[in-house]
Amino acid sequence: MSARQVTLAEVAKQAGVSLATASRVLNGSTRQVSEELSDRVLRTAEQLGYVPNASAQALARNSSSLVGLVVHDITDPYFSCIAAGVTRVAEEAGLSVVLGTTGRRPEREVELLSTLRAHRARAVVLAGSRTTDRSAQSRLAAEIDAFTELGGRVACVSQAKLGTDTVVPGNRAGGRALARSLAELGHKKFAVLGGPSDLVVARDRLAGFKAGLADAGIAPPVVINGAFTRDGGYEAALELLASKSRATCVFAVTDVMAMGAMAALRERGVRVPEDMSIAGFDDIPTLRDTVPALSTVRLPLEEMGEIAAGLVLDAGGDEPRTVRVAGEVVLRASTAHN
Amino acid sequence: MSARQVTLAEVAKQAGVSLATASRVLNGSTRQVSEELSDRVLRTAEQLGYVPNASAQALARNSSSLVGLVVHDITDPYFSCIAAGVTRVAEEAGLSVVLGTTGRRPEREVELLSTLRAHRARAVVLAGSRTTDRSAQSRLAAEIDAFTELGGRVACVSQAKLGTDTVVPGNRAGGRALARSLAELGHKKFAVLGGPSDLVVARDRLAGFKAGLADAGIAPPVVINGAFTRDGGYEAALELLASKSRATCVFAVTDVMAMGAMAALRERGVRVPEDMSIAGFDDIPTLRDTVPALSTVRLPLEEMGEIAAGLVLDAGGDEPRTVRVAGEVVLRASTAHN
DNA sequence: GGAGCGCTGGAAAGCGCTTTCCCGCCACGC
DNA sequence: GCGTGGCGGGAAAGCGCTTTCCAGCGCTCC
Repeated sequence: MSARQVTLAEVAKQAGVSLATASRVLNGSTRQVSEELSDRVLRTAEQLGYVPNASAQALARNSSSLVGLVVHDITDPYFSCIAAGVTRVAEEAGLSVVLGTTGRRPEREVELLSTLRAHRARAVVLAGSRTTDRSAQSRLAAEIDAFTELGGRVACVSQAKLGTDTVVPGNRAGGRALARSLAELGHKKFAVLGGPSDLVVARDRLAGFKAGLADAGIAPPVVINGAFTRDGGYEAALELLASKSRATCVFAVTDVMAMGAMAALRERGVRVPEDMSIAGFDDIPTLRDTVPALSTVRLPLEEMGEIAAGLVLDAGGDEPRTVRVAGEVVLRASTAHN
Repeated sequence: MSARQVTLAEVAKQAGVSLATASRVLNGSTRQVSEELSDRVLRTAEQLGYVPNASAQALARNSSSLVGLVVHDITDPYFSCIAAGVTRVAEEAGLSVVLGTTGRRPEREVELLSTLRAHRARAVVLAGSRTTDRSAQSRLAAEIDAFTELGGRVACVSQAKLGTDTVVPGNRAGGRALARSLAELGHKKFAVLGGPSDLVVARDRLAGFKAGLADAGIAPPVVINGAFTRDGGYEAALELLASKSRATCVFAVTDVMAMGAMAALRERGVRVPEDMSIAGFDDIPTLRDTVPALSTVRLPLEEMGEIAAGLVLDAGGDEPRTVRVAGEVVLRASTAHN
């Protein structure tokens, strides 16, 4: 069992060349090696089934081939889509993605970053949404600094004032545009299932939505906060119904929450969209086949992951770059005229 | 920029102890260190912001803290659920998960395994379903051997005759039980959207389903093959409709395919379940709120991921272990009496 | 009282690779 | 003919850590 690994030294010896030459052949250094030796090395490597030891390489080169990806919950389609984009780009660049999940605990994010630093990951994409908790923010910022000090790059998806490269979805603008579109359908009274009040993404979408309503001269919506999950949407919707609100249209700040909300409405005999219109945000691909089809703001999630990975992988200048990604309002069957 | 990292040597020097002592303090070796020195080391490490270099540790210890996870498509909820289970267990064990996606290309699986071998990952979970392609299988088997030779462990989720630890979902049994349940609803003519004909998972579910129908004395179903995706289900359903089959009940071998199929039926004005009953397989959590609610065979996907990670992480004997996981038929609104 | 033992601390030899530095060789220009 | 420079090859010095081995110390036990 556990046969000793084949080392470069063995390959070199077997091929009758020095360690240096073997190394040069097997990893395209700047130095030339004569075709004869090169061939011999390649052949013996092949024959012995040589695979370089990534740890040793990382150590010697002082840079690894790892890219970090930190998400809250890989089960959430929002994150899995972003993850798909990130992994595609990373794998094309010959890098390996190490996936960390925080379960929405900010301190976990810091831990993961520290682990990634230990691995000397060359870059990290932080896909989780930020909170407004100052102390968590500052600890995270400190970790990010430590990470970049070591020469690693960091990019965030979603709003983040952390001095890193960032992919910023148009949360505010999207919320606003959505509100206007819904107002055009004739709705006058709105409710928002707003997620946790300390989550930047949720706040932005809500703020945008409010602004959009204001644009249309409509009174501010009832806002019900809750968890940023399917169950959060479900609970919030129940609460809304219990509150006897007169709203005819509900905006859930994510599609996933909207799904939960629709389930709650259905259980209570509230028809969508006849009795209540409902809209979400994200346009999760997996959820596009639901009935009634969900009105939402489409975000190119996979592309966002690709962009983030792109930012973080090509060195770029020192200036933190920001790429804005627009959301597009998509009205479907879950919202009706009023 | 890129301030040199803090090394163990610096910590040791600063604390006025030897490298050996510092190392022993900072990673719980078997050796005792006096409280005084230990404290001093801990304090200076803290103060300097020391983070061990994982590559160096891996090299010196000849074992890394990486666990591989190979899936076809992280966007597919089937895989993201399994991934959640694997990452949870791995992170609890203090290990990092490196995620690889194959895009359903068998050769990519081999590449990823080789990369993982380069990283000396201590274990790998292969979550993608196997094909019946002999040559791909044998190349994969060779890679797996090479990997285990180095002392790494491998576990597969789903059927696999590769001599590794395996988590085997009850695909056959589940398909069979589902067929019986549907037969009890009074259906006499069935169709199956069977996925790719060379995918073991798909074949098993289909075979089980056929057996179940046979148990109930019902004629074999029409089988339409297609891609193992939402679109595959959509296309297959269209094909089914075009074929003028008399089937009153369709079994799609995955929930995701069933979603696609339902979309196709809806577009063609076929009502579910009034005109056509439909059932899936997996019971994807994200899809549970769809209307009509999908009848399916529930698999504890996250738990399967946890089990696989568990198998692969606790050393175990040499005997490849197999854990069987039963599917449970869940009849919901998408299937009606006939 | 000395041999033997257990215990703590340090020196140093690796782990497998990259890369610098040096050496010998050849082609070239004066 | 000799200095120069370029080029292909090898020796060896690390990269940051772990771990073996040894030294020294304070005990206990004949």
